Amino acid sequence: MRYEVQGDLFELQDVFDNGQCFRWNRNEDGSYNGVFHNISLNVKKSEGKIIFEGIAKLNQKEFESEIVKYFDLERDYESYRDKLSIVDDNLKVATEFGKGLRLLNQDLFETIISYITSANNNIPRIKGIIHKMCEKYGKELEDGTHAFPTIEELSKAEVEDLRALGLGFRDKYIYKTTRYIKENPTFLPSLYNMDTEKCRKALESLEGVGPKVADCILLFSDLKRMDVFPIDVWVRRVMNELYFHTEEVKLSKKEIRNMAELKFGELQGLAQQYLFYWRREKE
DNA sequence: GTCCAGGATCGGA
DNA sequence: TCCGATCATGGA
Repeated sequence: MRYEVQGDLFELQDVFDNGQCFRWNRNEDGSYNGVFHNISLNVKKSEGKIIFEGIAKLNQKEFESEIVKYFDLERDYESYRDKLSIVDDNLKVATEFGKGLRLLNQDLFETIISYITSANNNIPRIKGIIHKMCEKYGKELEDGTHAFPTIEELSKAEVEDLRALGLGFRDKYIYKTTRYIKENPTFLPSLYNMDTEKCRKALESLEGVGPKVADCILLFSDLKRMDVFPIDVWVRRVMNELYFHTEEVKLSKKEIRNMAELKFGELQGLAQQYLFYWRREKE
């Protein structure tokens, strides 16, 4: 299956390597391969087009609408960049750097498990663990890749099985959270109808989900809330450098959040991602 | 050997 | 409400 869109809708590297996703890998020819929703996809740029080629048990129309949704193609990121770039010179630089960035609408369960895995961990290792998790528990697709495990599939894993993937102390969190979601089938669907505050609290009731992970789930899944501000070491670092000019250990999350609200308002989640990506690539 | 990574949880002040 | 200790793992 194949689908083409205009080439200026996004840049591959800015989308896949900004830290929001863990299942996309760059090939030698500069294209990327990844899997979402039982779709195994290759994405490349050629002659001013973005070309999606993949394997999926869908008709053409469904295939296209899955891509439009996942890559958030209906949102106008150019207008977002315009709004943020006039905030100050910092955002002008960061949005220019990450010009081709988009926030994916990733599967909610996958995003929850992935970001529980991310706690006190680094991105290459997170990717490795999730890869192994998919290989072991996810359904194999026609081309030999694996889908992310469903709730049912992952709930078959025992704690020690999860530990064997390299999850460390996060094994219990994933075990308990998966079982809770399995035993409460209305939990995930109900999140879509909540305002952001309620939704965050509901997510934080899950084992292994604290404030930072909850914000990432809200921002990077198909819940897609922009009015959140995930704070990790990099965001703390960049916010300190740009807006506080003080010892970063002294800054409370409250202070950073208040500053983000003040500066970026309802687009603070997106602003956070431009800043994170810019600061991290600069290192 | 130490330090670090898209932190959360727990117990105690 | 807010601290500090603790929690696995692997790469630098």
